[in-house]
Order: sequence, then structure tokens, then C-alpha cells
Amino acid sequence: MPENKSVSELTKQEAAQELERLAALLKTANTAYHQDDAPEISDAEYDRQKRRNLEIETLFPALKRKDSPTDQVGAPLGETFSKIRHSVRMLSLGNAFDDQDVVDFDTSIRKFLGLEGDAPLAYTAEPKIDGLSLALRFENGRLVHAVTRGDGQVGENVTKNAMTIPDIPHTISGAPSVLEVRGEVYMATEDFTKLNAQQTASGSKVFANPRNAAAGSLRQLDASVTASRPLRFFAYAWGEISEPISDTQTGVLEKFKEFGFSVNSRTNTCQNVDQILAHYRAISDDRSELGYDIDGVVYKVDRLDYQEKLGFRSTTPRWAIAHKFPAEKAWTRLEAIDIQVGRTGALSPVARLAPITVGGVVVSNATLHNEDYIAGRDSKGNLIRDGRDIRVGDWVEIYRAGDVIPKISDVDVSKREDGAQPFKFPSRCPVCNSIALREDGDSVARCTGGFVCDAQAVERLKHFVGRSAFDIDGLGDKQIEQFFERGWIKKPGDIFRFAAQHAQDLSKLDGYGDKSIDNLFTGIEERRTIPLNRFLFGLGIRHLGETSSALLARFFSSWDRIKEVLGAAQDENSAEYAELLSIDGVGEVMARALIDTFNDSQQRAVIDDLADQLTIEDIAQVDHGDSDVAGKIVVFTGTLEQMTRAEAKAGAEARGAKVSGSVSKKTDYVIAGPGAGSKAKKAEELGVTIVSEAEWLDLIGR
DNA sequence: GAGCCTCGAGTTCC
DNA sequence: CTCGAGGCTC
Repeated sequence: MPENKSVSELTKQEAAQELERLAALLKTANTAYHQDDAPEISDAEYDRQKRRNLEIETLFPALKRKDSPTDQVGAPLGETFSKIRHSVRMLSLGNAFDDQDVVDFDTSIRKFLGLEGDAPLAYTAEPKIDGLSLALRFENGRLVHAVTRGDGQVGENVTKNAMTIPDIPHTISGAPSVLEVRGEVYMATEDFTKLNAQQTASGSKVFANPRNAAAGSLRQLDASVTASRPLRFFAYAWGEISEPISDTQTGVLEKFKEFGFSVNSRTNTCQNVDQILAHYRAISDDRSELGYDIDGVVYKVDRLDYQEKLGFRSTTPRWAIAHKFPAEKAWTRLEAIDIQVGRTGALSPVARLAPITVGGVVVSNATLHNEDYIAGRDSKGNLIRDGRDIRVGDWVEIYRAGDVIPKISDVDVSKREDGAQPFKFPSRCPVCNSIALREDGDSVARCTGGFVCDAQAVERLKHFVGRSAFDIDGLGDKQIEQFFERGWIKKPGDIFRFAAQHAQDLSKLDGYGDKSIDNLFTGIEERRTIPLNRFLFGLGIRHLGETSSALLARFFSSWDRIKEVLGAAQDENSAEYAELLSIDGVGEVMARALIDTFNDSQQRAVIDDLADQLTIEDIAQVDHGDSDVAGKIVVFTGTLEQMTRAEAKAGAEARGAKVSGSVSKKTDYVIAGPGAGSKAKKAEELGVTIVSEAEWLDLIGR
């Protein structure tokens, strides 16, 4: 019975059965919960089954059902918001930082569309509100759910909260049967000031800026709290839409107004780059009087048929760009430069700063990247900061890159104290004193200490217990540091001897009662059985990330097989070495890293010591005998609208098809989306079958 | 060999 | 989030 099997043991067919069973089970449970108020299964069981469903979907993305419980609204609200998958991904925008970037943007669009330099090409230009994006889905004119952006693919269901925002209509008339309106939730500066005054008076938390206040207010579990907060909403974009409502961006915004949404009044339709830039300057001049925070101006190609032709890059549309205002900057003193040692031994310098507020947040650290960066050069040897180096004691200018990561943009040499010396980058690891080496072409120096370096050992252990690796409950960064220092956990294998060897020690530690000890040991035991991909990733081998670990696990299926292959692959003329390199996504560098690690006696001992204590679950090899496309060679070209490239590839491969990048006469199908060019043409010439994305999905039974 | 895309590594703050 | 590197395509 597949329901008794662990996820990693499922064959593809069983996985499909399980997804079907879980969809039905969770649907019944949902109905029972909402309509009868009498749950058939406990919340915990519900969560468990839902998680199982998600795990199977993660491992077999191609099998995900249209009625997947993962996407369903109205799941029982636990302690957090339920997750909803966006039917059309919410992307971010590319950035322009100066006028030239905007000119380049226009030029590249004209080139893509095949327009002459003087052909008419209109854009919309509107302020970029500094709030948080929200997607509002209307079905038959009724608001059915409101979802935050999340990671772009999956966001949080904040429908109840969104419905308390006055700018958001609950019903609209004259709209298509499905319409997803997207826009920005924000808080006006005046309202923000008032709210903070209230918060201060009542002794509650004061918000750092309007954006944080808006985010905090929208993500309240109690919607009545959200209702008491002065949130507003501007509509500016859309996701899924059942039929077109206009043929221009400007026209759609007009429709939004008719439906009852607020649309930003400083939205202009511009006929050329000069008009765009003039509008940018006008908005920039009025920035402080707008009444809300903005961080730039967004430009979009006005004609929707052009937008469609232009399509998308991996994470951004080609037809839009955000022209950012210069980042807020502030000067402060550099008090020290510390060197941190990472898991791979990389020595990274960190600037310790006199605390300073930049963009509403207090900053006290900033990255300095590497030796060259401090000296005033980038990785290619070009000068940065006009070649000025950074010294301890200097006054430095801080900004937050992408409004998050603090960085140093400039240094004031005139304020430098006499006798300040250039920073001398250490030639030895500050933790273990081993030689630090910078390999040819590498921008970072690495500690060569390997196993003798405690810093590397700790970082490797942190990686090992991390979320994408072993994910051990109760064992986080803090605990690892503490247990390492006490000598209780020095290498991964020690974790699984911990309960047997250090239960007594632990009970003497502050903050560890019977309950927490029990929780920790349970957390460890739960991971004694581990899927192969997580095991591989946990080893922390350089160049082997989460994705590649899953790839290898899928390809080789078992731990025994991997050991066998990596052992034999030492010989570069072996069939095993060739097999390794034949994997799509594995190149020489990764192969070398794997082989070297596995054949180093010291590292191998640590790995074997760990593996001996674990049950490493095989990953079921893909069985796709019954698919119509098994063994076929397919090529994707143009823009895919219903799935990402990666999903398309995974979906095809899961059904036994081989995905190739170029069309030849051996190609069986070319799946062509909008914007398909040379490849579709070549397919035509060679007489290769061309299908649309929809036809392809039909073909593979989705 | 250039250019695009994705992945990996390292980083900060709430 | 950003940078750099690896891998792949043209």
C-alpha cells in the first residue's frame, strides 16, 4: 500500500496514486471543517497529510494535480496563514539606476520588437510604492482570495485582512469571470506617524518605517487588528485574467478605476524616453509631498501585444523596469575589520561599524567581500572607489544594496588619521592558523586547515543541521556552537551518538529540562532515517548544492551506487567518470569536488562514520514506461506561460523524454511558445512536429 | 568565445 | 540580495 511507504520510496505510479488519495482525503476534511464545524481528522493529522502531499509534489513536480490540496483555499487556519500558489507567478522587476540604463532599456525593447529608433513606442510611468505587493483574485465579480507575494510562486492567504482595507472592493461589476488584480498595500506617511504615536502611548512596538508598519499590519492573525490600521491599496497590474479588458496598460488601469480601485494619480502615458525621464524628475521633485513612500518610478511598455511578444526572462518581464531613486546613504566610522571563516574555508572580511541609521534601519556590520574589495579593486582588476582602499578608522559611506544588505560605497580619505595603515589581509586562518591560500582566478582566500580548523567544522555542522539538509529540530546554530565548544559534537556522526553519550551532561546545562532534552533527542532520532538527497547535501561538499544533490540522488538512486561510482571514477578514463559527466548539470568541477572528497581518507572516514549510523533512503528511479513521450527528444523554445523552464524540463524528463537545447532531425517535438524564433523555424525546415505549450501539456496528460 | 541562465555561497537585519 | 562561477547554447 503506497500510503504506508515513505515518500522517497514511492515509484512514480504510486506517487500519482498517493496524490489522488490525498487530494480526496484533504478535500473531505476541508469540507467537514468548514461546513459542519466537525473535523473528521485532527488538525495534526491534517497537517501531516498535507505535508506528505507537498513532499510528494516536490519530488515529482510533474505529477502535481490541477486540484492539488496545496493550492486550495480555506484550509484550517492554524497558527500561521495558509499558503496559496499564484496561478501566474508574481515576478520582480529589473532595475535601472541612471538615465543611460533607461535609454538602454528602450533600445533593447526596440531591437527585440524590430522597431526603428523613431517608431512610436509608448510607455506608462508611475511611482513605485514602497509597500508590499498583494494579489486579489476575483471570480464572477467576487473577491475570493488575497495572497501576498511570498517567494513569487507561493504566498500567504491574507484574505480576511485584505478585506478590511477600504481601498479594496469586495465585489466588482463588469469584470471578466476571473480577474486577478495586483497592486501595493501601503501606509500613508501621515497615518504612519499617527500610528507610531499611538503605539508609543500604549507602550507597544514602534515601527521603523511605513513599509514595516504596513507589512506588520497586514500579517496580523487577528483581522480586527488589521482593520484598526490605516492601510491603503493601489492597483497597478494583473495576474490571471479570463478575457482581455483592454489592449494597453493605460486602458487596463482605466478599467481598474471603473471597477472601483485606486490607481495612482501620478501615472502618465509617455510617448518616448525624454517624456519618461521628465516624468521621473517631476515625481522625484515631489517625492516628499506625495504623502507616501516611494523608491522609484516604474516604466512599462503600454501596448499589451508588445508586452506579450517581449515576454519574460527567468525572473523579470522584459517589458518593464524600475527606475530606482539613488539609495539612501550615510557616513559612519569603520571601527574594525574582522575575518569570518565559512564552511568552505573562505575568509570573508566584515566591517564593524559605529551603528548608524540607513533607510530606517540601524546598521552595524557590512560585508567587505574580499581582499581586493578592501584594496579598491573588483574581481576583474578594475578600480572601484577610484582605487581608494579602506582602512580601520576610516569614515565610510554606507548604503543598503537592494534596500537590504549593507555595503560600503565610498571612503573619505581626507578624514583619515595620520599613520592609518592599509589593511593587511591575513595570510593565515584567524581561527586555526593554517595557511590561507588564494587559488588562481579565485577572488577569495581559503583556509587550508580543512579538518583541523574549528571554524570550518562548526560551519559545516551548522550546514548539516540546516533546513535543506538534516533539518534537526532543536539543533540550530546556537546549539551547535555550544555543543562543539564543549566537545560533545565535533562531526556529524557525533550527533547520532549524542543521546547515548551526553544525556547526563546536557541535563546539567542551563535551560535544558527533561522536556527540552526529550524534544532534542526526538528531533535527532527522526532524522536517523534520511532521504539520499538530503544526506548528500548535508555533507557540505563544495559546488554540491541542494539542486545538484537532488539531481545525483535521482540519477544514482542509492548510497551504495554513489560510493561505487565515485570510487571507480578516480580514473578519468573509467566508464564511471564518463557516466558522472554525462549527467545534465554535472561538469568537471563538480565531478572533481565529489571524487576528491570521497577518496580522501580523512573525509571518507567522517562520512562513513555518519552513514554507518543512518538509514539512507533510496530515491526511487523514475519509471515512465507508459508515457506517450518516453524516449522522445523534445526542445522547448520561446516563452512558456504555464510553467518555468525548470518545471517543463522536469515534467518532460519525469515522463522519460530527453530535453535538448537545439533542434536537429532527431528531435521529435518542438514546444514553441510566444517569441519562438530560430528554433521553431529550423524545426519547420526539418519537418519536426511543432506543438504549443497547451498541446504539449495535453500530450503528457496534464 | 561570448552571453545567458541557474545555482551556490556568503551576508544582514527583524 | 548579490556576486561569482559553472554549465550550456549560439
